[in-house]
Parts: sequence; C-alpha cells; structure tokens
Amino acid sequence: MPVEEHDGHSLAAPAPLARDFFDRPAHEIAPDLLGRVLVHGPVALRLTEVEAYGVPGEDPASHTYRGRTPRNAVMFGPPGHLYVYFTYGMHFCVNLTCLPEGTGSGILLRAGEVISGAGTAMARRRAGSARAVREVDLARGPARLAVALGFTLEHNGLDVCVPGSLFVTEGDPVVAASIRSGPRTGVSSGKETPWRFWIDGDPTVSPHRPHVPRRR
DNA sequence: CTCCCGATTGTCT
DNA sequence: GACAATCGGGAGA
Repeated sequence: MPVEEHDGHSLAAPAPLARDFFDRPAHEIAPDLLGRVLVHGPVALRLTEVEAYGVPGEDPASHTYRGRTPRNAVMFGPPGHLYVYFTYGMHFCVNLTCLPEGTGSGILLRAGEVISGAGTAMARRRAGSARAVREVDLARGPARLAVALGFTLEHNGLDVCVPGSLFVTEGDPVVAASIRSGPRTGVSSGKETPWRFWIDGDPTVSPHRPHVPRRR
C-alpha cells in the first residue's frame, strides 16, 4: 500500500521478499535471513538469530522428521508461510516454511531486535507480569519473539510473501564475516548439526542452552 | 487409552 | 544454577 507523502509523491512500502527466496534448503536460507525484517502490523523485527530445520527423515530434531501430521502440515505446504506451534503447554514459536510444497522444512525465528512498534511489543510482553522488560529482551528467545510480534496459532499458515500487514522484507543483509553458527538450542537429537545462526555480538541474541532431559 | 517429553521461560535460591 | 508451570503431540499397548 503506497503511502502519500506531503508533496504528493508516493512512498512505497517495503516490498516483501519474493517467494523464491524461501525455495531453498533451510540451512542456506537461515544465515541469509539475518538482518532481514519481519513486519506484523505495527511491530517490525530485525532478525538476529535463527535455526534451520531440515527435511523429513534426515533431521531428527525437526517436527517433520516422522512425516506429515495435522500439527506440522504447514511445513509441508508452499514456502514463505508461517508455521506456528504451541509448546511446553504455554508458549508459541514461529517458523518460516521453505522448499517446495510437499517438503517439510523451515527456519525457526529465535530472536530479533524490535525496530518499530516497541511500545506495542512492550505492552504485550509485560501483560500479566510485574517485572520490567528491557528493550533488548523484547524478542530475545523464540517464545518471547512470538509474544512481541503478537503471533499465536491463529497465524499458522499465513503467507509472508504478499504485501499487507504481514511480510518479510529485505532489511540489511548481514555480511558473512559477522555471522556465527553452532549447534541448535534445546534439541535432544541432531546435536551435532550447526544449524543455529546468529549475528556476532548482537545483544538481542538469546543465550544458548544445551538440551537438558526433564527431571522426574 | 497411558506415558513421556518437548525447537521455553520466569522466578527463586 | 535449579525448577515449576502446563498441555498437546506422538508412540506404543
């Protein structure tokens, strides 16, 4: 939607990334997503940390490892859509689907820097909690990110490659020299695969926690 | 049906 | 650093 400037020229809204951006393997897209901007209504987020999850049968850490189910069906759909899931009985996490229809793969959005709509994000994050939230913590962690951007299961399956209130745009791609990678966070299988990618030194990147088995 | 555990986080010691 | 909260997915009987 063009926005009218005072002189009558139209100022184009940022264009969504094309769908073929997402028509690649997750581990290839993931580092390329760093510095890109996810917009949802008033809140815009510069991505600083993501994790790639691979195709069925090849990545035991992926929700799609054992094939298609009602929960993970969106991952098997076309690329460039939100896959939102509910976990630990209380949290939502957000992925972007990739690879063509029929292939279950995606990228988990783990953290980012809120660059617009911080007031909205802060209100969402503080709801139901007495403690203050630092700006850098607004979307520092996948479930916090979902809250800050206002994502719930209602948003599962939405397209992020069309203009409107939800899309991913170019942002400022991060040069390879400032990208780090390592094992994914909190996964019990596929521990060796270094498919977590983050911007080196960025304060909005979440602390890495290795997987710990639940106590009895 | 039962059982186990999770792509987490906030709070307390 | 430890642990509770809280419930649904998926495996297996």
